[in-house]
Amino acid sequence: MTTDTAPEAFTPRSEFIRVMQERGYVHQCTDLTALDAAAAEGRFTAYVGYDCTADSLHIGHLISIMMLRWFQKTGHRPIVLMGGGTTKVGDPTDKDQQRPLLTDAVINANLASIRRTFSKFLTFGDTGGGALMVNNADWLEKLGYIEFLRDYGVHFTVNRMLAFDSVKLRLEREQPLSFLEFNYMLMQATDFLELYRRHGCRLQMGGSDQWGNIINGVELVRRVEGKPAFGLTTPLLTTSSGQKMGKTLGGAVWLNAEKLSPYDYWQMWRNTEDADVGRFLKLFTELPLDEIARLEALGGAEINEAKKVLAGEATTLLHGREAADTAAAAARAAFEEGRLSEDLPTVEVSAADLAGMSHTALMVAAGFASSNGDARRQIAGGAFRIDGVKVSDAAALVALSGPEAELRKGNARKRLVVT
RNA sequence: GGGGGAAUGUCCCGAGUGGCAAAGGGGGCGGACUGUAAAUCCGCUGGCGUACGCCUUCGUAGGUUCGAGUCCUACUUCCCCCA
Repeated sequence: MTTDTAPEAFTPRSEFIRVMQERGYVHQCTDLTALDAAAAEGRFTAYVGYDCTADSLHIGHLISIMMLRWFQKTGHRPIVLMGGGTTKVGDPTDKDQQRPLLTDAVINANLASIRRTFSKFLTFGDTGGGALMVNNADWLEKLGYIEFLRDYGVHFTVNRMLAFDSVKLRLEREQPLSFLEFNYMLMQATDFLELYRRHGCRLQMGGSDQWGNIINGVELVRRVEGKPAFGLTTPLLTTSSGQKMGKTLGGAVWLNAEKLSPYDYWQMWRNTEDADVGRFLKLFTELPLDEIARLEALGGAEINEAKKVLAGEATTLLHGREAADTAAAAARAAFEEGRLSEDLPTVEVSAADLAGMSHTALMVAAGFASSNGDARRQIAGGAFRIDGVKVSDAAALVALSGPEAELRKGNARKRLVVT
């Protein structure tokens, strides 16, 4: 098995691979040269798989979504594979424990919700380069056990399966790996084969943690169909200081607007570390590379301009230009001009409620604290401001000077209270 | 089948002699410094109450004790050794 690791000296012929390389999407590829040649010949089909464990995708998925988007933009046909079937089994990769098994109803609801996000990045359609969304429950659930073993099981040796990191890790850490989970890689491999048969799909892409799973699919297509198939992975996304992305918001960075407002999404990008700006501009915007090079070169505080461009472009892709502009305007007013902005996320409190409300309660209502105790501790630490004035007495009643006021937690988190 | 270990603050790792809301890390949040950055230093990191306080937490269920994460019994899951 060939496992090139992002070869440096290589000039791609296909636009797709060229873009992938230039913008930093390539981590590993089964055979980059051959994939490039194949992609240069004409329309190609590739897929990325997503599970349905949550009702929204998060920032960790974004890199592969962008990859599919570029794939389509460069003339190819992307397939979004929803793991309605595999979600019922659970990927053992990088997990200590078995995932809770979800019901059909939940999986289907999640699937519908996730579909809306994809429609912002891809153009779906049955013709030519139109993107497809398919659910592997469609074929996995029909599979009989004997049939499965005979048709697919013969192609996998346990010897090799045991060598995969996802399995090895569990065994080394002496953590249980159920037989159910052990089968996950077989199921994922059959997905590739099925997509090859149904849609002529010859490439699976994904995060570097999926490498093992992807390899299995590639091998299966090669063995059963005797046709070349490819795998391509992206680097794991971390910030320069080694943190998970989006830590500033304390929690997952969701892509659904109902779970994370466009304003907060914009802020997340705005707070990118200096060292990450160039890399993120390449991965998460579609700005030309020379423009990115210019922005990246900005020194000192000027790099903040580049961060605003990053925030604007990334937010536009997900939530649209209007939402991005509104978020930018809100941030400008609140942070740079120091005035009240109507466009900040708001917290509504009735006048009657506000009359007897303590600072503690207001902070909880604003979503700045998870409990009264948390709010008191935060206030003791000087974290909470109303119209720029630090709140010192947790128990004191809230006294606003007008019908609206700006709430602030820490340096960067702002909300508007409206009575 | 027999013998020996292990499960801790619902983010993770991890100490714990019968008086424990429970050491220490990591992570997260906040303060200072800055540029809504990083690095650094400092503080906080179960719930309720203004407060002496009350409640809920150490795999599950019982028991001993004034008092149990700590002792006993059964069960669950995992690891190791023997067969």
